[in-house]
Amino acid sequence: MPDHRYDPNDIEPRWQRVWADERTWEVANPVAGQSQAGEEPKSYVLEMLPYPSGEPHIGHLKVYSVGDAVAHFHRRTGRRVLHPMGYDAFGLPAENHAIKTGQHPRASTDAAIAEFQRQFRNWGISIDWSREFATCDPAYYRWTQWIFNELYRNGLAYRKEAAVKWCPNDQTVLANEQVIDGRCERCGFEVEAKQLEQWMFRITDYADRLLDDLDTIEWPEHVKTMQRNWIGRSEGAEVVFRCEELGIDYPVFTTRPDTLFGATFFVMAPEHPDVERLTAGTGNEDAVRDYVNHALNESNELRGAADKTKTGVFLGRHVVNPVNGEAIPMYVADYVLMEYGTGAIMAVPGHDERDHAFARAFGLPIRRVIEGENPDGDADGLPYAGDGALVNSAREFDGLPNREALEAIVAWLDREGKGHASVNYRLRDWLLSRQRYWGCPIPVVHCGACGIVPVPDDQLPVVLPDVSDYAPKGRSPLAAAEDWVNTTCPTCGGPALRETDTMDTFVDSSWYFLRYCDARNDQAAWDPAILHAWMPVDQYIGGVEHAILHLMYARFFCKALSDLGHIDVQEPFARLFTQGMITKDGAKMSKSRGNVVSPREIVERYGADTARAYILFIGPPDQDADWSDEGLEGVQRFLSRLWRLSAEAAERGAPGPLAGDPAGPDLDLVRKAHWAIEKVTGDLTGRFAFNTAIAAVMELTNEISRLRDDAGAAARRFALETANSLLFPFAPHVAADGYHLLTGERVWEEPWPVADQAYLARDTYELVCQVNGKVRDRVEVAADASGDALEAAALAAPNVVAHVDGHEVVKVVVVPGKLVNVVVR
RNA sequence: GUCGGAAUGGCGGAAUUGGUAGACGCGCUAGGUUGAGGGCCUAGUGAGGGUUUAACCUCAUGGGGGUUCAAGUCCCCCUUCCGACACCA
Repeated sequence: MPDHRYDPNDIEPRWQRVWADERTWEVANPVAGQSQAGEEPKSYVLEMLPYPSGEPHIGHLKVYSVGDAVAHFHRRTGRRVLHPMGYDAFGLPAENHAIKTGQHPRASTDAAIAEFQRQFRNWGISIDWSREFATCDPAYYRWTQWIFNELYRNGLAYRKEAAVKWCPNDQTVLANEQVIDGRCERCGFEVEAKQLEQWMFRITDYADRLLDDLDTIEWPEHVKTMQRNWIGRSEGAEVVFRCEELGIDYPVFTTRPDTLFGATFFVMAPEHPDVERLTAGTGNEDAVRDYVNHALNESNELRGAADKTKTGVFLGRHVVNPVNGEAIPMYVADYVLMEYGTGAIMAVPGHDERDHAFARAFGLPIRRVIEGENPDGDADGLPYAGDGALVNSAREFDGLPNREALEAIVAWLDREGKGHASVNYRLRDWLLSRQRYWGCPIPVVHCGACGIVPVPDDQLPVVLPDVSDYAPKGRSPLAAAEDWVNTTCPTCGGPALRETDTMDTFVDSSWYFLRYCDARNDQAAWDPAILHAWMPVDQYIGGVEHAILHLMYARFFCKALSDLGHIDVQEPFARLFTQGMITKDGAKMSKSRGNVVSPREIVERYGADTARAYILFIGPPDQDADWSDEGLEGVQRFLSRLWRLSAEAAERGAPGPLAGDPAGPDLDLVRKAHWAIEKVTGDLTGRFAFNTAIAAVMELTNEISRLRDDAGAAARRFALETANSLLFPFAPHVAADGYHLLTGERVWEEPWPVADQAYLARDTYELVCQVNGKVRDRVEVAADASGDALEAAALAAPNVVAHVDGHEVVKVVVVPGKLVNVVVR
């Protein structure tokens, strides 16, 4: 027998070439007018698109190993699978690299994309490459701009002055994630707040639908919870407090209108536009101005510290509490946020912890208006946030349970025109402007005569111009491209200036899954009929770090585009799977820690099959897992053994077909094969139990190896074919090779094996015999034995007899197929 | 602080519905093959007790209570770790 050595460096490129040459994983789109009837059901399997930077890391290997296993399983169980790939190619890292080196971001991005492609092909991921694109391709962002126009035309994109984070040294606006501890991540300067006109998407219009439709999708519960918290719907009331001195009404939002009689002061956010005007002429101007300036310059982290002592300044004005006519003092304090509610609150120190702390610091009155226990034993038991009957309120409300009082008070406010029931959200509109170069240009011109004019659809794309200097200078680097900036107004033909801000890269990734469906369409973003055929994504897979932003934005786009009649799905991702992180030595991999595992090195050394199968075998894919080279080698041993067994069997030539009724070792082996089919199929059907599925193939392989000399050639060959067939989704090259050696066939063209129930059923089984819940014996019984027979068999088992002896049998519990429990006293 | 998730041998993990705890892999031990090493093959491997070998017994799923004939699994309390949000009125 010649030496059979498993050599992934031979096997893997060979099959990769076949798949590339034959374009095995490409799927055609449905053709208009042709009936879809009788066709196999579709399955759209998608992993979150990668941001190409440098080369892929181990997290990429994991997400695509998981997705590819799903895609292969779906294909072989009779579905038409769309499994595309692209690149989220606009973004800051490439731009920062350009600032440092002067290299065009396009160049470094293209280089990274080429490396990602090369490695994805080396990993043998079954991608439909005919649909590939990068979000920085003009042929793609042309349609990003079209979507922007559609949203703008329908009032879902608008301009608004908004506070942004500004680095005074780099002279640029920063993204939130570029601000670390209130400082610019690049130069360390303290970040300032700055008011700028910014483009926004009106995602808040969709708050309720984004919340309600979570019930219609199969996502991990914790991701839904995070989205619900992020949307932050709270029910309450808007109550109007009037400043008589200036004749201005100030509505506030409260979830506790039942505590309205306990409001003893009123607080505004430092950003509130009326602060200055309110203070004018009170003598408090300087103190208030100092406080506001200080508050505005303080970092969010510092300002938001929960244990921070309350600060604030009296505005010198009063507002009237609408329920009792009481004039209460107005303060400005940084614990009130301009972004939430109306930027002003009624303060109820008796029943709100924060208001209580403020009142204590400023010596303001604290009034109890809800009865309640005093669990902390504080002198007055305040603040008390629980339920109870109203006290110290109006006669008509005192004594009412507070939840009833809440409704009664809101009804009263409504009648008096001083307030109404109201719903408030934590979710804010999506600020999409970035004063950055490497992003999708916002397709708008500013015309002196016509104002803001979107670039007409037939003039798209607005192509990102080349510039020589990417360094930020207080405005977008695009402003320096004068030939580009100076243009004519599409409406009046007069001179106009292009918008120089670019879009947040989350815009690019909010619709890429739609483009995959019809990626080469140059007449439209997509053909609605084709989109209808593929959407929604049946299985979306990615990191939980995108649980909020990306997934919320994509859902919003879907709903908006659906309202505008462009698509007919409400939710983009019917099922979501979030994979856990791979750590090394218990810690997140990072260059600074020096614990990075490079997929390229691993694949070069062990082969893609070993790397992929190991990552799936290491543990449940939704959990974090620690990388171990020893574990990796264990998986390679397994692949190597299965391949060697396959090669040896193939060499011996084809045996005859499996005899009708295998017996002895043949039967054992055939049974084990059917058991493995059942197990792997179950583990992949609606579950992601790759680790136990691979373990089942290992068990089958162990059995083949164990019975190598006892079982007949036909049974062995059947078991080997089955093992390779089942292994294919996890280690496609070696499984394809083993299967081909054995059968001459292509395993990916074979239907998924189906377990023969006749081989799963056993004539007898081992009955567990317990006495008082403890296992005392095991006896072999007939599969169809009656309950009485099982009870008799158990009571006759030697070690049961020994334990029952001298006791009275009180009860016998019989669970057919499992056990008998004899209860004795 | 609030909301989630988790805790099982020396290690990663399995146990899908309350029904044999520890599948599979790593590691380790012994033996075989080999000039040696590696590789490969075989057997063993939760802890403790027990016998000549067996049998067998006790304990064991972070800790404590409970429900049940039966609990890793269900309920209550506690500890630890991880994640998200964090003055959201």
